[in-house]
Amino acid sequence: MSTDTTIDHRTRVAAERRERMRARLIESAMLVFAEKGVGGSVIQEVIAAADVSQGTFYNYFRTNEELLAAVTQELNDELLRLIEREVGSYDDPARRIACGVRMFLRAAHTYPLLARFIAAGLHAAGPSSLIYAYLPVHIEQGLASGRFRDVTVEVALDLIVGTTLTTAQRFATAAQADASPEQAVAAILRGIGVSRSEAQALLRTKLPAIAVPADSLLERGHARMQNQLPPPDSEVG
Amino acid sequence: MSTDTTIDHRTRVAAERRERMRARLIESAMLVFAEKGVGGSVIQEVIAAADVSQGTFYNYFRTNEELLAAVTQELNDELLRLIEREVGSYDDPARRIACGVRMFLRAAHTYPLLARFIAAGLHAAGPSSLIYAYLPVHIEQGLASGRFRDVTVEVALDLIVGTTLTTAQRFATAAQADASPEQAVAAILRGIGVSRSEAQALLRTKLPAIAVPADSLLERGHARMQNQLPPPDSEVG
Amino acid sequence: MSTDTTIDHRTRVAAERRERMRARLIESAMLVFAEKGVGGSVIQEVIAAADVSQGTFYNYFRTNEELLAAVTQELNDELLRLIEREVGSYDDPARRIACGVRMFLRAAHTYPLLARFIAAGLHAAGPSSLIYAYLPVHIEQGLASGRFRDVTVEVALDLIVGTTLTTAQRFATAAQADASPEQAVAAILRGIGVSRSEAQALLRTKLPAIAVPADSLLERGHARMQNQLPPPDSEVG
Amino acid sequence: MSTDTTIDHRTRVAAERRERMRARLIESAMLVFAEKGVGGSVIQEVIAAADVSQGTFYNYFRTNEELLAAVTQELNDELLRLIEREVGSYDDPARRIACGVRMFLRAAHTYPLLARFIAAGLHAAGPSSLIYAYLPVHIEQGLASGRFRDVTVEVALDLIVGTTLTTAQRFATAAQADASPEQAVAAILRGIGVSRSEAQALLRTKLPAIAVPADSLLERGHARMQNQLPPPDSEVG
DNA sequence: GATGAATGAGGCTTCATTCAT
DNA sequence: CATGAATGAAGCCTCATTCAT
Repeated sequence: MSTDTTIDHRTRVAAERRERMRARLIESAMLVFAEKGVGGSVIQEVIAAADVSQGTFYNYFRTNEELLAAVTQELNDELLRLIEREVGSYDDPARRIACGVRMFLRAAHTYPLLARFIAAGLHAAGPSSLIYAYLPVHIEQGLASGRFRDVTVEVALDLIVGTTLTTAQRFATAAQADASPEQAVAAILRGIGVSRSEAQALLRTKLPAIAVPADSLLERGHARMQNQLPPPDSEVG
Repeated sequence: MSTDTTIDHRTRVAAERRERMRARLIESAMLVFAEKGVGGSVIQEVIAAADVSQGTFYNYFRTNEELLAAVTQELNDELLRLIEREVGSYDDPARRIACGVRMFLRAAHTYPLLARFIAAGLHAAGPSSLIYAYLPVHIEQGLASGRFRDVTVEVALDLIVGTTLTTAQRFATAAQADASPEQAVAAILRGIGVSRSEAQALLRTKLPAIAVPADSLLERGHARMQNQLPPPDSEVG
Repeated sequence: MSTDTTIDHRTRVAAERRERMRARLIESAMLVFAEKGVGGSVIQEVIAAADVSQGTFYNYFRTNEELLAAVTQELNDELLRLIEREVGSYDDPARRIACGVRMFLRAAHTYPLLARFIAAGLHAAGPSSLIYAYLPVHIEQGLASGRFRDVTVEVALDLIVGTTLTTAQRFATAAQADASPEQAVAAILRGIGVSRSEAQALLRTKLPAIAVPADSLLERGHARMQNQLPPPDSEVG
Repeated sequence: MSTDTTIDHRTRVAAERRERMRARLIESAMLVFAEKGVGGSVIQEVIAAADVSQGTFYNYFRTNEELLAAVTQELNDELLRLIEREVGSYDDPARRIACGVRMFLRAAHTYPLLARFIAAGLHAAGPSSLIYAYLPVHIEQGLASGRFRDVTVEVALDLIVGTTLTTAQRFATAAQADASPEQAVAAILRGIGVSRSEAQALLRTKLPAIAVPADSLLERGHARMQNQLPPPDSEVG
């Protein structure tokens, strides 16, 4: 085996290991944030949840905020990209938003971890979130095509985001989990100028099954939360 | 002067002093929370802002949470009672909600301190807030009278509260302060089933001037924030 | 008792307590520096030696360096002022330096703590030391009056300070303590241009007994080092 | 090619590589010590300066102290051996010391790195230094031959070493670099009993040009400090 | 009731050292 | 022999809380 190949191999293996460790820390951090909120002493809990040493943590994240930002972005991006991939092909902006919000709320319902994370740090979904990359485009198209009316982009954003997150929050705290999000979505649609009947019609469309990959952050965190699994890769002697 | 009278006098004076000190601490805490968020090192900042000693603080509040709860409740109650006093006399539940939300958003606009406090601890407005005492009643009446439709009380609550708080948050962060909240209120109304034209009509009603007392928490905090005033009662030698 | 008197009293008592605690910390720090050197983890040892909590330490010194500076200055000032008070009255600059260096070396011999402190942080005696306030004046006067010659102020300073500190260091490390410093002082004097015979003569003058106050830093530290005394003011239950 | 030869060759090449790596680490360490002092976080800086991995470092040095000792000894030995080779041939012990100290101070002046290293860890030049192998011999010979007088070996050592190092230190910190060391050397000579006129005469002798090899530690470190050179042997891809 | 020095648990961060690759 | 991720002991520092005055 040539030296070059060896070095390449080493480099690749090392990079992969690094990536796995980073994912492991982010996964653990998501669980902790969901449980303890975004303030306060997180690092100790995270390293316990990830079963790594203090030093290792600091090889990946320097501060609390850096960690929170990483989790938020990773989680957001993952979910929003999934949703956008589904609804992006629809012609009707109203249908895109209707289905997108429904999918988001369904995810928050399916994965209590997500709902709790939202409830813990509502404002963490800052302007870096992909939501502010995707949503305004849909809104603008809806306004241009006359599907939406009587709102500015800002008002529509506040209405959609505020209502959706507050509803998701309810899933985290409310005792009954029977909440069907369709009513909330209908209200949102009416708010941005869709007629009652059309709003109803949009909600009757079958929602495509959201395909959350088994190795996604959401699934892995969910599995760990449910089963009290140890962190991955941890060899038990 | 009889002994009884003296004791009464003393007791009364002492109680007044206690009340003033408590108000001073809450006022300072509001400023600190608005600036630093609900997490983090609060007490030290609060006692510095109130210019009292550490020990004194603990004569009034036992913990962080107790303090936050006191500020939240005091601020909420004060503002919501003011609003409720105005709108409570209206016959039309839709008008009550329309004007109430407008007044709230106007206050958040007039008092950046309030907007920042909301942005800092959005979730602090927990279920103990008077909002959950007042709003559901109006919603139920609106549903019963047919003013609202196609929503449950929960959906209406999430829509109104989520949108209102998100809009208020925008005031704290957005550069432009031109935000006219009327559009947001119209969208909310449409969302809960009010027709477009009626929503427009409701927003054309003149908003009663909200009468925030000069000695209210909001006014005192606002004045201090603007003028960098020292805490009240501080005698300068 | 009037309020004013009470407040005055309280203030005074508090200030005195603060001063005592500061002295206690500096005293402990001197012992630790002498033993462990000026680098490395000092704070933990100091608080142990002073028998106070970590928090208390940070009420008085923010960093390692601040502490070292305080100890160095306090010790230096104390000793050098004592010496200067004695020799300052002499007419002859050569005698001032001869006796001053002898007194310094005698102190380093009498108080091994001092010698060790010097050995631990030779360079700690930075330019803020009083030595650079007193010595140059004497040197200049000696040059002006013709007592010294063939040297600049800088060269004389380096010769005196370098030789004195190196000799003091020897006391800290050498097994035999018989070192009589007079030979070193004579060599210094010759180096700065005093003739052999006059150097000898200067060393025959009787050295005034240095009067180190019993409550001086040097004496207190010495006593504690010798007797393994606990820190002062510590009440034993 | 015989197997033996191959093995020999491999062994020799390996030994040479080892030696180069060791030199590289020591060179980097010298720069770091000169800049950061002998306390504090050294290893991380050294491996960064040498551009090697953590693990590699521990193939060569086990601890901090081992590294410092290696640098100190290497540097000292190199310089003192150079000086001793020059002055060792002189008959007159006074001339040996006069020229030796002059050469040392000239080196400290030429190589600020050396001056800083001395200033950083003055006491690092412990008793293992070659100075304590060479100097006492010269002093004893000078005393025996009557060139020096009125001093013991210890006093002469303290005077010479203390003054020389303090003067060298001045080069590291003083703004003006004009310092001509000859005055200091004259003062040292007078201190150990050489007459004024002879001291002057000794300083008028031309100083042999010190021949610091281009591949010496001092030269390599100096070059790197001046030119911000990367460590040697680093292949750039 | 007010004060502020003292406390110490608890979190944060570094860095020398190890070890599998 | 080189690499660099992982380790965890050890230090640093803050800050909520207590308590003698």
